[in-house]
Amino acid sequence: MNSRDYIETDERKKQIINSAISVLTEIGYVKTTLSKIAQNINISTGLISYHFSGKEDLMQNTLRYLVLEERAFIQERVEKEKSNMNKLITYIKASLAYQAAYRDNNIALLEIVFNARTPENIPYYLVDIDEKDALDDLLDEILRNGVSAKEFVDIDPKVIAVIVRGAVSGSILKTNDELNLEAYTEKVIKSVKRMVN
Amino acid sequence: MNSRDYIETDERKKQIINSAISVLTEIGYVKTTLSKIAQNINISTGLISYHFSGKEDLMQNTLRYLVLEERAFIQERVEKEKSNMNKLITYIKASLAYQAAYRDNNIALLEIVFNARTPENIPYYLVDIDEKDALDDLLDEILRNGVSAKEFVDIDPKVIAVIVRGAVSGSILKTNDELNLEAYTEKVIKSVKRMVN
Amino acid sequence: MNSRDYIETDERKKQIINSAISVLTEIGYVKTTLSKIAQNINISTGLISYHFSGKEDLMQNTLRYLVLEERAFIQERVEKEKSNMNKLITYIKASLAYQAAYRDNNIALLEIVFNARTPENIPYYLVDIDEKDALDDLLDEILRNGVSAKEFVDIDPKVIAVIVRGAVSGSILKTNDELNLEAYTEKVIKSVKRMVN
Amino acid sequence: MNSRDYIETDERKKQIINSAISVLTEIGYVKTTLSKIAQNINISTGLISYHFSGKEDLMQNTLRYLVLEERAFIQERVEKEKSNMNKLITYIKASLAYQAAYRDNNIALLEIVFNARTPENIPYYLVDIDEKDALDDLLDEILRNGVSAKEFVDIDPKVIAVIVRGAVSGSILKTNDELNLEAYTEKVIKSVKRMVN
DNA sequence: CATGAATGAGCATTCATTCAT
DNA sequence: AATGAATGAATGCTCATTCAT
Repeated sequence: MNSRDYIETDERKKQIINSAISVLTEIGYVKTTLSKIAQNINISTGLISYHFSGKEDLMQNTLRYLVLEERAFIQERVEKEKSNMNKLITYIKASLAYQAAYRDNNIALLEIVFNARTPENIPYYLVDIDEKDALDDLLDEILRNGVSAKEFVDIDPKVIAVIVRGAVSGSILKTNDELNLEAYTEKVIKSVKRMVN
Repeated sequence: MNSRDYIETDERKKQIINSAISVLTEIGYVKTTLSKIAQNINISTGLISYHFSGKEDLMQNTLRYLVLEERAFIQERVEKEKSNMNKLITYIKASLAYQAAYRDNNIALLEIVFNARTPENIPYYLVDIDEKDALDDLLDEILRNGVSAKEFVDIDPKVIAVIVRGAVSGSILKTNDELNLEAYTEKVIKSVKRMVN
Repeated sequence: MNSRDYIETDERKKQIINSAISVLTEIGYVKTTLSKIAQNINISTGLISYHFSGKEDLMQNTLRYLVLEERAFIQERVEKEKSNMNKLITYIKASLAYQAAYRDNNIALLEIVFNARTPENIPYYLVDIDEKDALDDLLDEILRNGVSAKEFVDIDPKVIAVIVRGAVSGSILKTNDELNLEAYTEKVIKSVKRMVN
Repeated sequence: MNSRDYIETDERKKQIINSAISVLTEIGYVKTTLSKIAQNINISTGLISYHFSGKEDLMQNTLRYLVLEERAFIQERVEKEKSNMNKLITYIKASLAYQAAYRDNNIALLEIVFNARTPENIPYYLVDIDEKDALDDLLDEILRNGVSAKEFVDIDPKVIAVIVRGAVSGSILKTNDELNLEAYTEKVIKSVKRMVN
């Protein structure tokens, strides 16, 4: 950048968040520094401090962005379905499809969730924070409604939710070569059906 | 420590690893430093460098210790069972019991797995490393044997393994107040039974 | 420094190099540290790292600066002379005069040359590096030309060069009180004349 | 060393000094540490501290050893000669021969002389110390006697001594491939003869 | 809005030295 | 005479943040 390029705050913030995502994915939270995020898009480190109140603030905003993206992707598909069973199946399909299609986003999200901590020093992965819960809420609702409507057998929605979320998260760690995505998706759905039917 | 306390290498190493676990649990990987680990047990930072070749080496040894502890706990209980179904049930029970009983160990393990990287910069959570796989192997074996012996229906052991591991890991994030351990255990077992029967 | 003093990069770099020279002269290479160089001019250690990529880089830049200073001083005087004999005499005079006038520079240069090593771990004093050879080249040329032009007897320029450089370097070690500079200069010139005539 | 080997102080000291020489030659003064010197001969670092009062003391003893070795070599040859001219020629021949034959010793000596400092912080290369002057004294004497006996023309012995010493030291830096030792020796002797005749 | 010079705290690591055994 | 556990100070370096321009 030889002649200074001034761009609007909102756009600059998005640009910085995207840079953060790509740096997080590439080198991980520990080695991610503000100056690397800045270099990556040819801006000065100071500019990040100008737009975000600190590293923590940037990470929180990045996390929020990532969760909203993922939720939008899944929710859009789930809402098209009528029955709770189809919603549940679609939830699983969409979740796994998202993980495969936006792998970088998921890595970045993991890096933040398992590293960032609240000001009170509680890790994000142990605390209920708005940024994280959007997806759990959606699943919880499907399961609760399914049980109420007797579409599902009498299961504890919370427990099933944990299991389903685990099956989804687990895929990231394994769906390289060991597990083929489509086959994995089918098998998970089959197993989940057995649990709720 | 004004007058020096000399203890044997092996004992000192264990002491340092235990200090690392408690510091990791308390403040997380990012903020964990050698000097904090040292202060925690009133030794000099240099002594850690004397016993471990560096921070990475200490973290790797800590991870190995944690995994071996957990596996010993679970394996001991699983081996007492005869049928693969009982082994599976016991695996789940023991896993959840361990997570509840040694919460610090599990937090520390998570902190390392989601932060440490191989020299080639690949995160531990994406790569197969000896330190990590001991537990997956045990579960895989139970499931494979169960399928071979027709104790379980024709499921893909790898997929079920991911689901079960997910249900176990997920408990850490939720079994505070929301989920009661014993109830959670029962419900997970019930659901898993439905999947494999 | 309570209120920050901002100065331009080039000036700051010169300032740091000069501080390095004075610290090297005072306490020697081994004890010279970045923080002492920084304290000496009331700046933070980090600022040195900001301007130079590391201690090695600073030392190399300091060496280059010292050699260029010395060569400029000598070359300026040598170039005014026509005959190779007068050039040779002037080379010796100027070299010895420089050593006396800028003693600190010469001590600093010695400290670097006899301590710094290439990345392949070869000492500067055993290897041909651009930073060092500028002065040798000048002398070599005078001697070669003098032999070609039959101004000098048939000597090996390389050997005479080593002897002359030795006589110059040796002066640093002795011209305190034992040897008076002017007398020493005259005597060296007389002896060198005998060698080349 | 599994079973402790006790050896006598004097022999142990020699062994440590020889280890110091080889380590100094290989990695240079700056990177030479007591533990590397110890490892090199499979003893503990503490043992060096037991035999020498500190790093400085070890370096001083190593320097003394090196200078005495060199002087013995040269003196032995010089003493066989009768005339001062032959003594001078032999001095040069022996000096250069020694440098070629015991290159490691000379590198180590340079490393110490240009790095070690007296407790008053004066570099060895700027100060008159017994350890160093033995060789200068020998040369001075030859030159003084030669002048007194009218074997040499009326030169200043001190100045010629500096030049001769410079020609010798300079050889270390150049006699790799550029300068062939024997040819170099002949040429230096020829030039020195012209100076004193 | 944007830069980049500057700070200061903190970190992993190295090292000479001490000392109980 | 010899070891090796242990210290504590020091070092080069990194980094989030500040701020004059």
